[in-house]
Amino acid sequence: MKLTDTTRKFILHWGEMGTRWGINRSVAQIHALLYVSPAPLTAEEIAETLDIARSNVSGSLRELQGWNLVRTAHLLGDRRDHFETTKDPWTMLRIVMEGRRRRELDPSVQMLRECVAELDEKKADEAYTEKRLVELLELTELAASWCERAQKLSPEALRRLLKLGDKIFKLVE
Amino acid sequence: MKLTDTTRKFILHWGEMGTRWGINRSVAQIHALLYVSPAPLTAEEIAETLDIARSNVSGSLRELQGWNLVRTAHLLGDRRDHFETTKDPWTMLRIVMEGRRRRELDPSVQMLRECVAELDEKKADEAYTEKRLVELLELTELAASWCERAQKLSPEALRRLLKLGDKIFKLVE
DNA sequence: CAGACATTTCAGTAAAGACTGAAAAAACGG
DNA sequence: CCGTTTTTTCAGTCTTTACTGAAATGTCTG
Repeated sequence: MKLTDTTRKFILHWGEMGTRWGINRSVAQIHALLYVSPAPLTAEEIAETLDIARSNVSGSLRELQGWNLVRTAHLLGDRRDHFETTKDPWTMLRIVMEGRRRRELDPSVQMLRECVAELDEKKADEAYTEKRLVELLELTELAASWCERAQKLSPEALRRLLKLGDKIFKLVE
Repeated sequence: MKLTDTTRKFILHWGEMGTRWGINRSVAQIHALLYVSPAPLTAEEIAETLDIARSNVSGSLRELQGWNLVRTAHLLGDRRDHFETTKDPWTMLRIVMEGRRRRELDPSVQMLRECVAELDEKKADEAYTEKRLVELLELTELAASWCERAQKLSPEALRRLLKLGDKIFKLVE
């Protein structure tokens, strides 16, 4: 598979953005490639196209599958795995929010609750710190619940929600 | 400055979360420390408390200032800089969203527009890729505009918005 | 079940990123 | 201005993370 200049530009940028959000560059690049590929690709093709080692592709695909962003497809008469990704950005957003919640928000909520509980017992001169953590806990819990709810929306509903922007913001101004 | 077990736990966790979101661990730890500190701290104090090099603190503080999350405060009779952070999580959220928009969303919007324009000219067999990029562009633009609008809300309004969760989600179901 | 093809594992290597300490620069007071 | 204190810069080092290629494992077919 040969990349055009434009596609290469997209893939490289996506990889770069990945690193800024804590995603491994190769993982993000593979995701970008699959996203614009009209047909599912084999690991071999991915490795050649992006010029990275076959084994690296294997691990990265596994990670993407862990995020539920990539799945295998099979062609009759070919026993190699072919990989494809979700093509709808709204579904992608939903999946990523859910993953982030599970991996980062939920553990943070738990940690903050523990910290608050510990400070509560002491009743010491830590009232200030406790107040800070309680406030942060509120925000973290709300963020987690948004992710959870978004998870349950259809892609179309999520899109409608984001497009409702102006009206929603006026509600609270 | 001596850390209690609970505070240390919070700071370490926050540092860890930072790395998962593409933030340097020391930077996130310093931010966490300032967040729970009742009074502004000098770079020296931060270095001692977290046991990291003075120069590392210097650079990390500069980065936090670049995010507008930290500013200097001065005490009469002391010419050292003292550093403090925003104490309100809602303001923090606003600031972080704005920073992410500027650094990541806006450049991505620009890149996607360029890519779409390039593919448009060709009119070639790249229709599929173009469609994918147009859809992704829509989402990225919407995300950027949400960040922009959130930026303009007061912390209280932003809090109200997030707390409106259930009602908002019902609107689009 | 043998042979071919496909995938994963893993130990070693390479690259990136973070951190340090020494030295330079800047800021301030007398 | 000079000496002192504080901050920043930067080259080198260290740590972590990512990546590779060879070998092992797994899977399918005839």
